[in-house]
Amino acid sequence: MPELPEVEIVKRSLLKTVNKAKIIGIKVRNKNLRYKVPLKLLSKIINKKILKISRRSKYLILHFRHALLLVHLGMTGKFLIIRKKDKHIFKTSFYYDLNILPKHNHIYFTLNNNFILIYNDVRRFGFFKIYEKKNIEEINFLKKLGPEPLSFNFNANYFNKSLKNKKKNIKNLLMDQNFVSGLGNIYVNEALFISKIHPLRFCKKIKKKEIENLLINIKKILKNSISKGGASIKDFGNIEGKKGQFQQHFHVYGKENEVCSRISCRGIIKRILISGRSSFYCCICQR
DNA sequence: TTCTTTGTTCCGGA
DNA sequence: GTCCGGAACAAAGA
Repeated sequence: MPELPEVEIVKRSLLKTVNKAKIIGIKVRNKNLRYKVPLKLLSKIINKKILKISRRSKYLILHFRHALLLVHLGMTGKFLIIRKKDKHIFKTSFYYDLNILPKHNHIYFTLNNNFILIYNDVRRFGFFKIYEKKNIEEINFLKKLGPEPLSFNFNANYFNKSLKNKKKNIKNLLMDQNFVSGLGNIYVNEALFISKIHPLRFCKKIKKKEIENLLINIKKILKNSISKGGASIKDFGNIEGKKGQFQQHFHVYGKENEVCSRISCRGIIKRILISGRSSFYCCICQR
């Protein structure tokens, strides 16, 4: 489940391997992703050079002359990069060990630098969109997004101001991409645990001090995860097929009925649904 | 067969 | 009009 840190890792891997390369061929084996892959538009980036690769929230953006390729990895989307001469790699146990099956390879990009970039997506909730001669700010998927959580714009002043008229709970606020963009279920659960805030607390009732602390913790957790190569629970493998290490650092996510990891706390981790999403918290130290 | 997982959109109620 | 949350949707595996 790629959230901001995982997408950032993918972006960095792509920068190292395919940035500045020219796409010389595209083969779509299955166009039925979250949205139909736009075959006609996709053909417009053939023989074009990847000029730049950027990330906004959980979206990847590949920049071409007169075109932008917007990619969302959904739940299980991943990029694999292999050398052309290593095509046989899918017959080896290497990818099977990482739980990457070639039958879920949906799109192949052949590049002029001897690499093949493969989009693999088990659940097929990811998507590709092409925009011609469009400013990034005009892209529907991006224009309503809130600030990047690691940016200066996501600060205590903004946070407190946004809280004032909110009637919802803190978990739903952090999940709202129009408030802050890039956090998903895992990092929201973890940040609230570290900050000792119950996920159902109403925004308005959270003290300024707690907000400042939460803000710092969100940034800390994201940076830490990026430095560890991202999380890789079940579905996320980074581009070279290695797994990130951050999942070893989860405190509450997926830990229902386990004892709280805080040394002095004997609380049990509870799981409840909030807006239909699994939410994990310690029944003692999160208030 | 049912449940789970994600982000987004749509819709009804407050 | 705005805010909020529930439902639906996409697909596949346990």
